[in-house]
Amino acid sequence: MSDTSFAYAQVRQAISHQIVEQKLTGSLPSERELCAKYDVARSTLRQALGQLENMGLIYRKNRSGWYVCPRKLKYDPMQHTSFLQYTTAQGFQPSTKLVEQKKQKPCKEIASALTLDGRTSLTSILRVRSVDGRAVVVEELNFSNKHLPNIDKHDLSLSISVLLKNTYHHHNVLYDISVESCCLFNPIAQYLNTYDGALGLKVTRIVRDLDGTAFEFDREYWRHDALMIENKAKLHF
Amino acid sequence: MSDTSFAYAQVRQAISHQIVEQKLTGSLPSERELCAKYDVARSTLRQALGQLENMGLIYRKNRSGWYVCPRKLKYDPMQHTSFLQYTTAQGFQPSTKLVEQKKQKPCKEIASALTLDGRTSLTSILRVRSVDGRAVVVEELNFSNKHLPNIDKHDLSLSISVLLKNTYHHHNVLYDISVESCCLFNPIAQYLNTYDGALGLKVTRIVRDLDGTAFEFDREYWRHDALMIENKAKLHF
DNA sequence: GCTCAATTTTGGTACGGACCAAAATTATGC
DNA sequence: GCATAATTTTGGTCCGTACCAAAATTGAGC
Repeated sequence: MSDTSFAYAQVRQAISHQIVEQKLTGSLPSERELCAKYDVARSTLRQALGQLENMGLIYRKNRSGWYVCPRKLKYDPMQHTSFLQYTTAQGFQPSTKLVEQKKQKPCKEIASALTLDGRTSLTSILRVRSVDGRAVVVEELNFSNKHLPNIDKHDLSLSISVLLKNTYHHHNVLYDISVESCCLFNPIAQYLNTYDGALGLKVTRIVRDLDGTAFEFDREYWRHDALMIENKAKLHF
Repeated sequence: MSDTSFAYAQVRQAISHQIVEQKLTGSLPSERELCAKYDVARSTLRQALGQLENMGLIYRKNRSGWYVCPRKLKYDPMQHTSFLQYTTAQGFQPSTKLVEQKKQKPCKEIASALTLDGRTSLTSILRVRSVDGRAVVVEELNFSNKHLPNIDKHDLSLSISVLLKNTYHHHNVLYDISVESCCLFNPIAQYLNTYDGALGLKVTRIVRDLDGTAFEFDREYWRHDALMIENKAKLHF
């Protein structure tokens, strides 16, 4: 399947085997132990561990150790099922923590996407969502005050889709989603208990009403190893 | 925005600045030159370059050097526009190379997804697609011979959607797509002119007819830095 | 000018050592 | 028992060196 000519590839292979065969669960032995076991230098071992991390097989807790990744969460950004709903349906214990709420001016990207000038204000919230006690995504939600009057007066720690539906009567909306590979930097990396420069997946969402007027701009920063994006659609050639 | 306390973060910051300001285009100076410029060891420099690579800002050609990434291709796996079409629409020069075509038995995953037993045969093709001369994705397409009789008798280097439409009259199909972060190993890494263990994005597609019967199973291995997934949908709460 | 061999440059792999900060553990004092 | 302090373990950062294979460049010969 893959190269085994190099030391790091052999170590990677050996550990990945143990993980997929479930002979290795929970935490890995310390790096120095693994160095001794596979008879490689620490830098070589860390090269192997880094690739296993990229594969989504293991992750690290800062200065504590390496751990086998739990199974990935399946997530459909196009579906409007709530986080609570789709996580519990997959047998996870979800939790959400509202980190920050503020009213601010839009950045360039948001102003352009929501066709706002620089003076219009946004209501922004930042929240961290976890499954089984492991932080997996940082969400930054931005609502246009112009299109959603007094949105900042509501309790945004509750369900936002309910708020949009009941208060603003947005029953039908258009979604523009984009997904790309990214790096997670501080402070976002810290919220996810990972390191500055860790690998992530960035999901961007623009929400519009049926006229095409955009009123919400979201950025989601996911742990790359926590997420599998799924999507079903009917196609017409 | 991000940590600058460490040497590798400072180097990363400095180079990323130069790139986004377009003061650095084409190829980067050699690693040893950069070491001298930023006064760091080569391992530290390579840590910074690795993160810039994860950010999708730079990539490497084997033993040749580091290069600034071209802009990303926008791709909607749910849309059935052809590769030719959406690449040229974005100003890229696409090309496709059929690497291999064979008739084989399905692996476990495919047999399960297409609800085939181990004896049913698949017609599989492997192709590499490039934009502007840069290989960006390896596609492995698997067609069920049972559901698409004599598919192996056709020229599969031509447009497959046209074939499905005209010969097999599949005008409406269902798509199950999944996207996740992955590692690219040989031989796929080699087709993409990258290294064993490089970062990638894996797109899996199951195609069904309107009865829900699956007849095609595809795996796409993308360079992580070449791709931005985009998707539009109409939602109903 | 062109071809092909020799040379240099380049990144890729691998080693070893060193120091640090934070986490985890152990020992201490009450 | 329990909170607290001291100690050990752990990964995180950083350095320097060495050697190799492949790519890129240079040089020799025609």
